[in-house]
Amino acid sequence: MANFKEVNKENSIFLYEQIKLGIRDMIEREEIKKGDRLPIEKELCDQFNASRITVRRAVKELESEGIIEVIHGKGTFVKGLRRPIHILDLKGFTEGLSSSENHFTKEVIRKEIITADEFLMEKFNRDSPFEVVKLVRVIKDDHDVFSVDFAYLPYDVYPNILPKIEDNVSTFRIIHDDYGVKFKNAKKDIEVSLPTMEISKLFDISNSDPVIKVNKVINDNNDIPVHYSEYYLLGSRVSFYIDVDVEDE
Amino acid sequence: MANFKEVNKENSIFLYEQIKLGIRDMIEREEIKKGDRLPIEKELCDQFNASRITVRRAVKELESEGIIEVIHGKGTFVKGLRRPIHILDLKGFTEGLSSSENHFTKEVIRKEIITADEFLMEKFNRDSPFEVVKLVRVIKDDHDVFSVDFAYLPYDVYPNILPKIEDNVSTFRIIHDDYGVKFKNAKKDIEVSLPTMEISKLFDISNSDPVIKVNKVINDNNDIPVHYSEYYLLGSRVSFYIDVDVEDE
DNA sequence: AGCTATTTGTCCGTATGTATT
DNA sequence: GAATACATACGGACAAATAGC
Repeated sequence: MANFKEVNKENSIFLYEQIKLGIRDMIEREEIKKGDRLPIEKELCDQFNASRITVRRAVKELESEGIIEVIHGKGTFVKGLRRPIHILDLKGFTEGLSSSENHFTKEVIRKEIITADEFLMEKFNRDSPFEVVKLVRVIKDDHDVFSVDFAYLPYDVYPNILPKIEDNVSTFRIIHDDYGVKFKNAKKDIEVSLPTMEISKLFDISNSDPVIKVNKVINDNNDIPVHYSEYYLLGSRVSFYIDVDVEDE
Repeated sequence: MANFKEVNKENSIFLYEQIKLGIRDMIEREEIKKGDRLPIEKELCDQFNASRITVRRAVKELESEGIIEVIHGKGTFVKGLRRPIHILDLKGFTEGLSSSENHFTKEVIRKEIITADEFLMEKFNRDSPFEVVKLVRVIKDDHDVFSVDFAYLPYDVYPNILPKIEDNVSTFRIIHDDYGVKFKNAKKDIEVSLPTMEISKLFDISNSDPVIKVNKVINDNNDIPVHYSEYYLLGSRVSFYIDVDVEDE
């Protein structure tokens, strides 16, 4: 039987917070794994020595965090913990994720050459139209869509790149190895919103599941933009972290 | 009358995307201001020379971005653009926001001394209980709650700090000026989720409005944690940005 | 309480272009 | 090439919510 952290009634923390910690702890230690069903509410009540109301509150809050999913009539299932992403690991996409526990697959769902519109002209800091390779890719984590990526590469910087782009290859490696382009700096914008229809379909989520949209422009050694991308992450599946040195005189 | 960007039918971009840009542009240039009502759907159709379905799609997507709000029977209203926050401006709360256009009010809604539980003991890197000042504050932006902040300050580091904490004062200034504590570095964790009941009440939002939760530990010059806070931001009201230097050998 | 006008919400059918089979 | 499906886009009709009288 599942071995939950013991709950202490004398503790000042609310009981439902303690239950949340207990369940989260189980998932962190992989005593319950992704896809597994949690014990039914009755069992949770017994294990935590709490009422059904209290257990349900804990479960509901964990669901709103996105780490478990309650399916009416079926049970409560573990969706998995958030993947920590370092904000400064601005390389890719999969690159920012630790490669050891990497059961990701990268899938190219569209690649085409388009003419830059005003929006892209501004992003690439150019004032006349030019050709751009547009890529749409999804990254899956065990069959679940983890990220959707719209990337734009100026064709004059990367001639004949199209055939090189395949499933499960890193565009950054191609850019670096085949074209000798070196990245100097990047500017990122991160915002949170509800998904558009297009995005909710690609992720196969409901339109009330928050998504994180990251816009990124990468400049080369001459401060010329050589990569623009917009990628989406499932809000419930990631967390960002960063260490900051404070200049406090 | 509102002067929208012209829409070009020959353009390759979808009509609804062009309408989105047109409306967003109006808001960015402050031709329609926060709280104002947008032209009714019929007028938008005329101005963009599009059908109601197309206009409605544009409006709906802008609503899911959070910059406008559609109210049945009343109209569509501008909620305002996102406030850009620099990820490294990890000081406060209001500190990170440009002070020029700052109609923020900071309100202390709870201040008390509690005994640290296991969770706080871990955050402050101590192994025995100690007293902590717990603060709950809200920041309002023109009467709308913009941020909710739970801050924890070890009482032994800041003796008798409680009376100093008032509405619209910066705790960072107190810490720095009155206690001489200098910040060396901070660790931030950012995640996105749907609000718990408590948070949705404080923000006065529905439980399907995404919120951003930031956990921050600040260390002093001796690498001792001297400030821990959890604060929430409305996902639809902020964007984060950062410039990164890439070490690309 | 009506009543009416305004405005958004939902649904219908249709046409067109683009993929996919 | 034909058949199918899908997304964009148009026009119309009615329902539902809001506000003012």
